[in-house]
Amino acid sequence: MAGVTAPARLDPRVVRSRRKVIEAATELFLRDGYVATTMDAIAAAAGVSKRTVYNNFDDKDALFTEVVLAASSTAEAFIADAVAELARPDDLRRALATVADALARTATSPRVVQVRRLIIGEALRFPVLAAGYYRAAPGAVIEALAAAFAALADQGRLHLDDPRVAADQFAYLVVGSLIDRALFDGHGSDPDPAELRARAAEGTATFLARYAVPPS
Amino acid sequence: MAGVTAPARLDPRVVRSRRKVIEAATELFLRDGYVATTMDAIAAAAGVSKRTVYNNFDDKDALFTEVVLAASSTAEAFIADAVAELARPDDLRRALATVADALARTATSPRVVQVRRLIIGEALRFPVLAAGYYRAAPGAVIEALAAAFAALADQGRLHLDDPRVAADQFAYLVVGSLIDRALFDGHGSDPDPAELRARAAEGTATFLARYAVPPS
DNA sequence: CCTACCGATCGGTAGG
DNA sequence: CCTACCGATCGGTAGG
Repeated sequence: MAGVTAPARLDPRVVRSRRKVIEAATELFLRDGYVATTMDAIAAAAGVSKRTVYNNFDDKDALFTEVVLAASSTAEAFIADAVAELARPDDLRRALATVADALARTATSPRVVQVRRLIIGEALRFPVLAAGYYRAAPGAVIEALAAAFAALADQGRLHLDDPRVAADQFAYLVVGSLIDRALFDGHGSDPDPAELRARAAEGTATFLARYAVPPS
Repeated sequence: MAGVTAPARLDPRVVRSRRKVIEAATELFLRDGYVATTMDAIAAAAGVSKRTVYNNFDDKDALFTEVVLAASSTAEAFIADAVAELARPDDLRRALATVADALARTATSPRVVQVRRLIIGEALRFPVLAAGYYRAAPGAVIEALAAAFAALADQGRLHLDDPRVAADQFAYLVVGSLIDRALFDGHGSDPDPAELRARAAEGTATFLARYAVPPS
């Protein structure tokens, strides 16, 4: 089209090369870590020149930040599902077990585990970024669970004093052990779905042993 | 001295320089990570030549392995104390709370947190080493707790089917949330002792809500 | 044990 | 004329 020039940011070539750089950088940072990933390797994997990488990102730090922030999105989908599941459920135990199972599967997925490894390993180098990821992902999950538990307590369906403590306990009862083992398992063994379900059920049982409203 | 040469391994100069290299390497690996730590920097921090470093360790990987394995010892002290505490206690709840508090303090200590960050961040590069650390530290703690809980169940003081599940739940009820937050907190904020005690007490309460033997 | 040095590669930028 | 992009290379530094 002639006349008024479209903004450079919307040039389809720019959009495409920028996206390819982010995809390549994500793959390499997750696999090799921050220091061992070179800008040359990112450019090569993206199929662009290094100049193009630097046209889109000020420096390596800025590209790393972009990659990590984009990786926080997994938590959002889980939170939306969990909140819906816990809103006035017919069967509370069943709803909690469903949320626990989703949490176990999400938290042990190879992608999420590797994102955690990358950020934890760079927490001293990028403290602000690490804190931001915590707030946007695991922290946001705990907050959402705490809000849901507080609502259930208001409905008289849970008996608890501190929703935050209850949310922490529920989450780490279910996934604490699974996450810890996954983080140290560099061979990336697939978690056994049956074990995930068992841990979800056991965690739910212990949670309800403390917080269920006693039958009156 | 003349005559039969003493084994090089026992030469006090060798012992001393080897120890200085390990100390310097530990400090730098923990602070900067594997890739960003250079052999030159280690030699300089240890006050020896780079040649001396390579006289004691085949390569960077071997030195890293030595440093990480030496860091597994924190768990041993905790395990010995916990096993003693849980052997036929007068007050079970009190004994569990004491173990929980010790676990919370150990797991959130800056040194342990930084060792975890280092190994987790390098789990893909050193999968065997990461698995070895898991087995020797967090895994060994869980095993010790499971054995103690099984003994308490045999004594009729806990009611449980699977000691391993119970041990996982106890440990991560108490420290799961604390460890996760600490790992992502690159600013190294000191954990609040009062919060550690509160989490230990809350975790113990939830654990006993499920596993305490009902008063008959 | 040190100085010196290797093949290679780093993050970032030049000119065209 | 613009934006996007290239081949080539900068000064320094890596593990060994």
